[in-house]
Amino acid sequence: MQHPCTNNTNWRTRLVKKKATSIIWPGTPLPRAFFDRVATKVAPQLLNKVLASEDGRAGRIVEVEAYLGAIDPAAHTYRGKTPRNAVMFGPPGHMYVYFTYGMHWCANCVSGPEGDGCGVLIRALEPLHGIEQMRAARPRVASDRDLCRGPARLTQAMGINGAQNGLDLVSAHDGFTIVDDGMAPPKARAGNLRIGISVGKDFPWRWNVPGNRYVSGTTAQRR
DNA sequence: AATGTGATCCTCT
DNA sequence: GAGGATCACATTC
Repeated sequence: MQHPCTNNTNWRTRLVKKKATSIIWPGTPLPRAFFDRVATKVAPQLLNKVLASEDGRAGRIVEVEAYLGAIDPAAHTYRGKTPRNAVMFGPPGHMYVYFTYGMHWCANCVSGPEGDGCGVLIRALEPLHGIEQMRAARPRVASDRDLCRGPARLTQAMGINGAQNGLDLVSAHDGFTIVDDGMAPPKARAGNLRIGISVGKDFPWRWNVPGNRYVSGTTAQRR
């Protein structure tokens, strides 16, 4: 059966209804215009920003990957709009959450003009706040280093799943948002090759915070 | 640190 | 019906 939140026509009306009290982490919400640029420009600028939940969990974004719609064979949107990827074709600044490998959820923020199907996959967070809740959400993990070190790990730690598909990360009224707490992105540097894909491997569209111990992948993949 | 394997089910062809 | 924007654990170096 199709997950209700991936239903093309209903995804907007099926969002979490509860009114946000406040997003705990202090910082400035990113403006809509921040996301309204090509994903390869947005992605590295997203490093060192903070993904925060209204329930108190928050983590600094230390690794991202860009996916560029119609020109990118590794993008879910490469072959056009489907119920699953509909959110990515929607307005920038929303969260596209997908299910993969039969058991994992991953989160992107839609970036670029509406209709282009582009986005940025959040690949790793440095836990900042609500760490006890993250541990509770991932009871089998021994080291705090592994709480959010990987795209499916961080969604589990933050409590993100299909129910959050389509949330508006800009409004700060949907329970999750991305804020700027004053830390600048790392100095510009060339992107790494992307991980975990079978096509489109040649595009250097993965960026991380150099030297940060919460970045995913092997040493060779981190550089 | 690198490699191999099993888990598990949705999505589109 | 095939494969996937992955993780956890075991093994080996």
